[in-house]
Amino acid sequence: MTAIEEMQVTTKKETQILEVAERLFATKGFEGASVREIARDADVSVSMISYYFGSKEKLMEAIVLKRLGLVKLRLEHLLEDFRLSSLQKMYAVVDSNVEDIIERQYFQKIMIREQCGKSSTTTARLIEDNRKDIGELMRKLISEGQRKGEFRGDVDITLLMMTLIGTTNYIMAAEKHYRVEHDMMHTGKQEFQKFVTLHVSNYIKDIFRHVLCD
Amino acid sequence: MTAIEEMQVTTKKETQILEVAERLFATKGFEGASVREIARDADVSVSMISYYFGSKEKLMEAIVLKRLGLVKLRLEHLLEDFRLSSLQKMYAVVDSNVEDIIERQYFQKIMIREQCGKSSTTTARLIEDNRKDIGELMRKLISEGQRKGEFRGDVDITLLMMTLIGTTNYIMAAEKHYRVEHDMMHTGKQEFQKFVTLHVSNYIKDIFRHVLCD
Amino acid sequence: MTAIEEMQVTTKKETQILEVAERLFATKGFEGASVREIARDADVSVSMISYYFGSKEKLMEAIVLKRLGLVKLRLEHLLEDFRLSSLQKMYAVVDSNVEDIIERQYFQKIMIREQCGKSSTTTARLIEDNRKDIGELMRKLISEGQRKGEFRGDVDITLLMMTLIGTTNYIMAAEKHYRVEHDMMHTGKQEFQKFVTLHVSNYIKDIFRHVLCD
Amino acid sequence: MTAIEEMQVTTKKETQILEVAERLFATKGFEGASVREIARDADVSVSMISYYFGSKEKLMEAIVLKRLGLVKLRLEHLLEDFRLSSLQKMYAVVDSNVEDIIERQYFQKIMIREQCGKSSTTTARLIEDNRKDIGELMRKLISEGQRKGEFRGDVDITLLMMTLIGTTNYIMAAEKHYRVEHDMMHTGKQEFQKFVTLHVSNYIKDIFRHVLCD
DNA sequence: CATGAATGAGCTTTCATTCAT
DNA sequence: CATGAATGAAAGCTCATTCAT
Repeated sequence: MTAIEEMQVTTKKETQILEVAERLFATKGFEGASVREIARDADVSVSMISYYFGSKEKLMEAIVLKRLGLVKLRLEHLLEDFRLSSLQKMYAVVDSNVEDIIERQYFQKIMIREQCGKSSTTTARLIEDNRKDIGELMRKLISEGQRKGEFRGDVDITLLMMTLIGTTNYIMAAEKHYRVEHDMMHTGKQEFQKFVTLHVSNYIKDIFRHVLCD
Repeated sequence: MTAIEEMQVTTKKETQILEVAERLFATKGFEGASVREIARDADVSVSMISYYFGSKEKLMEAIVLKRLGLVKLRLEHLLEDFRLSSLQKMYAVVDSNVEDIIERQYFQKIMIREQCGKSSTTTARLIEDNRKDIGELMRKLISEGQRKGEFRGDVDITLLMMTLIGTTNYIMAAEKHYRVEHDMMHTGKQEFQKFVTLHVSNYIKDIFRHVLCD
Repeated sequence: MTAIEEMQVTTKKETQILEVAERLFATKGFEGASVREIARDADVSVSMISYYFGSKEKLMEAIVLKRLGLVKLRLEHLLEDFRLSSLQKMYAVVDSNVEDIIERQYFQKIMIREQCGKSSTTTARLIEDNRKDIGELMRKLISEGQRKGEFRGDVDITLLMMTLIGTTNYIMAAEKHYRVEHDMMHTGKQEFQKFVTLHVSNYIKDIFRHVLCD
Repeated sequence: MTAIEEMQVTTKKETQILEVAERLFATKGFEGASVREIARDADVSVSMISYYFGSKEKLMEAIVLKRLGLVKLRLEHLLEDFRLSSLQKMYAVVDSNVEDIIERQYFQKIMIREQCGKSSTTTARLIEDNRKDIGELMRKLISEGQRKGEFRGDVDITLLMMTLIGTTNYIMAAEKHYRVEHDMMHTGKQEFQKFVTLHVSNYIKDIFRHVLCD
């Protein structure tokens, strides 16, 4: 084992479990997906899940934790870029979110499902904390834009973000419907994603510009 | 006791089950909600559920069927109203949808969850069929508006509808976050719903007008 | 179902489970006996145990509760009999205990095992409470005997009771050894019990008389 | 480091395991104590137990073998001491047993538990063999005393030994109860053991003398 | 039309043990 | 000689459903 391989904290089997679990939690829900099924699909024995993650619940937390960290990090870096105007930053946020939601569909579905449920689980708390952090960052961006006169003074940032996330989420949740309506029933996954990313990104940017600036 | 009252009496338990099941399916997911819990909360014996509806699955279908029928019916009536302009009709669609989603939160959550899953269940088929019907009606409305010159020619109606439904759904799913951001943590349910309905409705109507007409 | 049958709070299956569980908990210990094995031997399905008793733990509690109640009740009645002298009462206590321990071997073994373990379980608490009650009653009997001049003034009642219970328990726990040493390897169960009851009872009464009166 | 020290170093972990296992088997029973817990408490890796002893079962046998050998050896030496009268030897047996049971509580609890179970295991056979040996030695002592006219002719030695072991065991099993009744709830372990040893030893010697000589 | 008793199948988790290193 | 990774088997329990009444 080389030094680099050693640095990878997650073993191969651990990664397999995480990937399969993400997919099954997304498509079947937390309770709907059984550890047996996860183990079978990940080609490991059932006991590996408890072995690596402690429990089914903790496995879920591991998935959420892994994804959420990256999102926040990227957003922070983006906002620090002083070469961009506030609107450009906002456009970058849109791009980043659209890409995320479209490329990480499984995880998005998990987020959606979690938001429907009661907020008493550890997972729910993780998500809520993340949302708070993201909200904070966005508020800063808006204030900056308003100070510079780029944005209107009476922007409801919460509503705007919810338009971005809600719309994109919904599109991916109802992917099939979207494909039917756009005559893309048999378009390959990559091509479809590329098209949607561009199409939706522009559509939402237009809305953002309208709400923020007009 | 009249014949009609008798009918209501005999179906009272059925209604209780439907209401409780809707809430539990929404907050805990289909697999997460057990028939035992539904039965307990609805104050009936567990066997009643199989007895009335055949199975847990069929109970879910009953919930979905009951709700979806009303939505389509209302939309049909609305679109036939020749006194309204196309934009006014579109506004009415927005109002109707926002109200629906905000007042029938539980059912919306069920819809959201179902859209995440695989589309092989009977329930998923019911929802898909409904969406097709609604899509058809909306396309008609758009065409009418375009013919009359009210709407632009290059409107992506699917994307627009998804903005409406996705955004509103997301707001309600993340109700807590919305309340925090708008300083409404301790606002009563009715007052909150009234405020959100108006606020969101106007916000989305503005977007619709922008996308459809500008 | 007749009125009398209805009065029986325990159903037939419930009784079967209780009996089998008592035997298995006694011979294999609480953790050593699996619900699957109990269910198999009692000729019921595994789920019946949870159905009737809630859990394996609660099943144990049900066994202990059922037995302990009777013991205390019997002792109370015995001590109220004013026709007997204090020593006669004490002899009756010995007889009663010896009989109990010899006839209800399985339950005694459960008690022995429980006393070895940590006293944090509900079962352990039940047993401790019972011991406290019994201790109270015995102290009264001794005081009475001392007041009447039948017993010596410096009797250690705790030690005496522990001799009674400890010895008898040990005899039954090591029944096989006892049989070997007394050439009763192939004596029938009933005859053996009858002999032991008499033999042990007299032996302990002699000790009691010596300790209490000499 | 000498060869002897080296031996101790290599078997240090083995000793740790034996000690922890004895405690846990005593307080939780054989099935109730898991190798994981033993390993954790003994500060070794789980695989060490199978590695050193072969299996959980063999570990139990190792504990029993180690303890039982010493008991028999001590008894043999004691009985060979021609300077003591038979009654003095018997008193020495009592002292030795009481000390053993009180100082080696954990092991005694293991013995008690084992006696409750079915006698088909290797461990049970070891214990039974030991009891046979001890019985043999005791019978010799009694015969000697009877020949010398010190003891009565009709002594039931089995019953007497069972009084000794049964009573002492029970006292330690119900230690808490004993402490409560003797106002020693907060007495230190050493002081308590010293008191009990003396108290119980004298109590049982009195009974022995009564049964053997009066 | 209604229900309590009962169950087989499945759940998550822990078990003692093995094996490659 | 020692151990972390891995696993099949079994644990206690809950599930949706059935059936006799």
